[in-house]
Amino acid sequence: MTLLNTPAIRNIPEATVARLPVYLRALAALADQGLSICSSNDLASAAGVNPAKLRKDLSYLGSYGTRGVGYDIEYLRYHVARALGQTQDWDVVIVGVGRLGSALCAYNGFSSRGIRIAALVDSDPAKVGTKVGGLTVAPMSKLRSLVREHGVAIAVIATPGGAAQEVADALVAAGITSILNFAPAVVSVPDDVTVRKVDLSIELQILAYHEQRVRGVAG
Amino acid sequence: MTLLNTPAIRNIPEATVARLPVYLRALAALADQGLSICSSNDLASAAGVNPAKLRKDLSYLGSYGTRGVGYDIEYLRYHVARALGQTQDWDVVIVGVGRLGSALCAYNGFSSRGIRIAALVDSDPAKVGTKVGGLTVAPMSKLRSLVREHGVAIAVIATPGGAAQEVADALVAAGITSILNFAPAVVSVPDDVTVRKVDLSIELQILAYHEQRVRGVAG
DNA sequence: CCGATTTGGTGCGCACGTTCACAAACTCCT
DNA sequence: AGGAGTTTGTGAACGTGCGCACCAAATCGG
Repeated sequence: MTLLNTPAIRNIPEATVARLPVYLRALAALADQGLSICSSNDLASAAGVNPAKLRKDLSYLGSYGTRGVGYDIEYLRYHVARALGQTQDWDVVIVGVGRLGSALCAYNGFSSRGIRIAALVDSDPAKVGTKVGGLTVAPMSKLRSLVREHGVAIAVIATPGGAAQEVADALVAAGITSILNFAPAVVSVPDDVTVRKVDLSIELQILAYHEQRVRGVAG
Repeated sequence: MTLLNTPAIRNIPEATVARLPVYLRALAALADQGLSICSSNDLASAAGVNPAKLRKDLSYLGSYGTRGVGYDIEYLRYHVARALGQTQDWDVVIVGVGRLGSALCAYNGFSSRGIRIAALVDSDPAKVGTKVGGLTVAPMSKLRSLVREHGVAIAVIATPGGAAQEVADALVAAGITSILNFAPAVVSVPDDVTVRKVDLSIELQILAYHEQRVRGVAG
């Protein structure tokens, strides 16, 4: 009934999931320093969070520390990576090979984190067939077959805002169930599809708001 | 005592501030459709949120709607933009002119949202002096004078992770008080400096986690 | 073998954010 | 003018997440 080796993979709070990759990176940094054991204090400061929050987050995955000692870095790394699903590689398709799409292709921080860029797609005929970062840009019409062929579940939208909804519809039709949207537009998808949105100008606008606040107090 | 024209500019919840730019963009889209009035339902669906949440969010800025009628789009636009500090332009300096930094330079969604890229800085001597998007790349040594000259308060870190902390220290020393960090690293800054972090691979890892969850249920 | 110390795990109270439901206010029609 | 229909604004309930503080377990030293 209860599998001791695969504890509670379920019910990890969303806020915790968002921090797990940070912990993973902090663990990698500590390992690079030659350490093999670390306390929750060490790891928390490397990850920039409260030690209590760190321990509570890790407790959702199971009990992988040793009281009085700390955490075995490699052991914990394995289990955090496992919880995030990094025991396998995830193939990703990028739609839109403009400057941002090209920058994403060239980013070399993906492969070490279980992310593999499997295909590039663009609607511009002038871009189709060109090579970007070792991959040949395919037309939108090939989307469905590419997704099926590589078993792609995750897609990135890096198009202008006006094309985002149309692209999202095509992705859903092709069988994609997770979308990372860089386009400055709200896209609506069925309930069984997850969308995360990253908007560069919104982030700057939020910072500007805070700047304005302190300016207002100052003068 | 109470200025009726500048209501409660203070005490807007953080979650609401993060949504205001989305509302602003939705308002712009509705205006482009030739509309001059919209209900909270219209605006909420354009912004992809719950109507009740939208109304509560807007209520933090003041009462800019008319019961029984809806919101005057241009009037509301002005007041949301004002709350976000878009009555003035904000100069931004980008540190790191790699592929991501270049992509940011070329992004034309900034200028219409009160964001102006004022300067580019890079530590690579081979890049210093080259022109990217109409701006000449300056060396790190010019950072302080550039910040002072343009009155820059907001900076973007688009360097590799290893350089992020060093760059952040230099930015703080130059007088920057808001930082948008794209580098895959945790940077620590004094309490009076705001840092927002955008991490491309973390977003994909979160999506991979959710994919893994549904996969686990399926098989 | 025992106690002092270190360190992970967790229950509980607080604060924040979200949602609901309703009162207030405006328009329109008769 | 007045009532019916809309739509905003907001008080209150609910749920989630965060952080403190305490408990449990393992190590070290004598």
